[in-house]
Amino acid sequence: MLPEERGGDNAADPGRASNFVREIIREDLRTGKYGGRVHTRFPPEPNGYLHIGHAKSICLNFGLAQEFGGKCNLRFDDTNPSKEETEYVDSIIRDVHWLGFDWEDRLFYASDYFDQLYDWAVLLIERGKAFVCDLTGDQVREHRGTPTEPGVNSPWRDRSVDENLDLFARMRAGEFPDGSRTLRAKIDMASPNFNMRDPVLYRILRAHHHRTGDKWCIYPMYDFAHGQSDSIEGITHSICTLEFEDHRPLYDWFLQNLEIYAPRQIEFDRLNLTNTVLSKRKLLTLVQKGYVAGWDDPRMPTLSGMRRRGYTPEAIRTFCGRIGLSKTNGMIELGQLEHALREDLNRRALRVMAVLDPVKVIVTNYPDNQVEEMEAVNNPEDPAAGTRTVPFAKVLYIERDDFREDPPKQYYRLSPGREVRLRYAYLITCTGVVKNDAGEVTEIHCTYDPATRGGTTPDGRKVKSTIHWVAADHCVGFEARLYDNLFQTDPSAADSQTDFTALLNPNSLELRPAMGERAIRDAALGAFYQFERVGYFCVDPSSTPERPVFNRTIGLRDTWAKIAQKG
RNA sequence: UCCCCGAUCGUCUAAUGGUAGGACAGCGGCCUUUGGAGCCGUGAAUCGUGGUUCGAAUCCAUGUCGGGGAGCCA
Repeated sequence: MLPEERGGDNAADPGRASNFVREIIREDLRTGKYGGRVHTRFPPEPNGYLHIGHAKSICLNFGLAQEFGGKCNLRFDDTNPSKEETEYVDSIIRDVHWLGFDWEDRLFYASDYFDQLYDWAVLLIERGKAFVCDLTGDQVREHRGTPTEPGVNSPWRDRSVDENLDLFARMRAGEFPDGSRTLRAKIDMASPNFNMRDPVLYRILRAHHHRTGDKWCIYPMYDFAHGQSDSIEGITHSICTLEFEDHRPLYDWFLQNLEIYAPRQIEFDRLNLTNTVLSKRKLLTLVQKGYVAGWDDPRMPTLSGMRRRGYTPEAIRTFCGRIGLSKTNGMIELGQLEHALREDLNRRALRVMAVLDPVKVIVTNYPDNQVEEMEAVNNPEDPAAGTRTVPFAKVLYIERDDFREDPPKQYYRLSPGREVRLRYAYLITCTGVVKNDAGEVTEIHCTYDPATRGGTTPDGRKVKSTIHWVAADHCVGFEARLYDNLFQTDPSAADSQTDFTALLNPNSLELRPAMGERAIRDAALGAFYQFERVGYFCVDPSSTPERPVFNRTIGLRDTWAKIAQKG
C-alpha cells in the first residue's frame, strides 16, 4: 500500500469508511455464508420518538444494505404493549422516511409473529427445553443468584411436558392472573451469564396492544421475539447496540434449539453526544415537565425536533457516516454534527439579508424619496440560484453590533469617521450619531459615495468591512427564534445523581422581532436560508404570511466573536 | 466480588505483523463585496509492564482504567 492510500476510503468517501461491521459482511460475502445476501433491519420499539442516536443505527442498517445491494426492513419491536402507541409508530415511519430511507413493502411488526412465536414456544416445551414456572417475580429474582453465586432451579422446572403444555395453553386462554406464571427456558441456572439462567419467554399481561388489541394476554419477551423475528425475515446481519452483547448466547440458543435459520447478531457502540441527552426517560421528562414545547421542539435532539430546527437529512447522514463505528463507548463532540450541518447548508441555503437587532442609519446625502433596486447574489456557492434585487433608500437598519462609537482594536465595522461597505449597495462613511437621554445611539448618520453603486470601488480603494442592511420602508417584519444549547453545562459529563434539569440553559430560546429584506416573504416551509453574516434559518411550521416566524438553525462561524473574547 | 466487552492525537476514527493516516476542534497564514465560504500550513496519539518476532498499535500474559450485566423492559 502506498503511503497516500493509508487514509483509506475514509477521506475520499466518509460515508464508506472502513469499519468492523463492514469487514464482517465482506467476509461473509466472500465465504458465501448467506448465499451472497445482505439483509438488515432497523428494529425500534414504538415507545418514543426517534433521536439522533437512532439515526446512527438507521444509517448503518439501511446504508449497509444499499452499499452491498441488499435489503433493509423496518420492523417494530412491539412486544411490550404497556409502553407502545400508534403515535410513536407514525412518527418513526415519518422520521425514517425523512432521513431518506425506504423499506419498500418490508414494514413489519414483531406482533405479526405472535402466532408463530407461540408455536415455537410449544415446540420448545415438547422438546423439554421450556417449562411453566409458578414463581412470583420476587421469587424468580431470589432464585436467580448473584454475580458470584449460581442460581437455584425453580421447583417447577421438572414438570412433565404434558403438564407444561396444558398450563401454557391455559396461560394463553386467560385462566391465570397477570404475573402469576411465566414460561421459562430450561438452560442453566449456574451460567455466569444471567441471560442464560432460565430466562422468561412469556409473561401474562392483560394490556391492550396497539395492533393485536386484546387478542393476547401473554406476550413474548424481547429475547424470545427478536432473533426469531430476524430469522423469519431472513435477516443476515442483526446489528444492535453493545448492551445486547450478553444476550447473544441466548439469541443463538433459541435459533439452535428451534432448528431454524440463524442470522448473526453484531453489536456496535451507541451514539453519545456532548451537550445532549439521548435517554428516552430524560427526553420524556423535558417534554412532560414543559422544559421544551414538545417532541419536535427545535432544541430537542429528536429527528422531528432537528427537522423543525432546520437540520437537513443529508447533514445527518454525512455525520453518521463520518463518526465511524466501533465498540468503544465514545463521546462525539457536538461540533462534529454542527460542522456537517454548516457544510450542507452552505451549499444549499439561499442568501438573504435580515437585521435581528436593528439601529437606524440615515444616509444624509441620499435623495429623500429615492429607491434603488440593488442586485444581489442568491447563493455564491451555486450560480444557478441566480440573483434578486434588494431595495435601497435613505433610511436603513443595520445590526446594532455592527456599529461602535469607540471601536476596540481589530474591530473594523462602522464607527465615526470610518467607511464600510453596505453589501451590494454603497460605501458609506459615518459622520455622527444621535443619542437618547439614556445615552443610547438611536440614529447613525452617514454619507454615501454615489460612485460605489453595487459596492464596487472604481478607484480601487479597500474597506475592511462589509455589513448587511435593510431599507426601513421596504422590509418585512418577522419573529426570529434564536436557539442555543438546551444545556449550559454538559449533561453527558455529569455524574448520574445530578438532576439533569438543573443543567438546563435558561436562555436556550430567545425571541427577537426582526426585519428582513422583501425576499423572505416568499420563504417556503422546508427551504433553507442564510441570513448573511448571521446564521442559517428556516421557516417554522407556525409561520404565516401575516406573521412570519424563522428558526435559527445554527449561527455562522463567528471569527470576530473569538477575537473579541480573547481581547 | 463474578461474567462479558473495550482502550490510538483534545474528540471520533484508520492502519488486519512492515513509514501511526484522516476528520472535527485548536493554532498560524492567504484570499474575500458575508470577520461566511474556500485554500495553505502547523502542533497533537498507540494505557502500564513483561514476552513472542528481524520487526508489535496489531499476537500472548499480566496489571490498570472505562462500559455493560442479577426486568415478568427493549
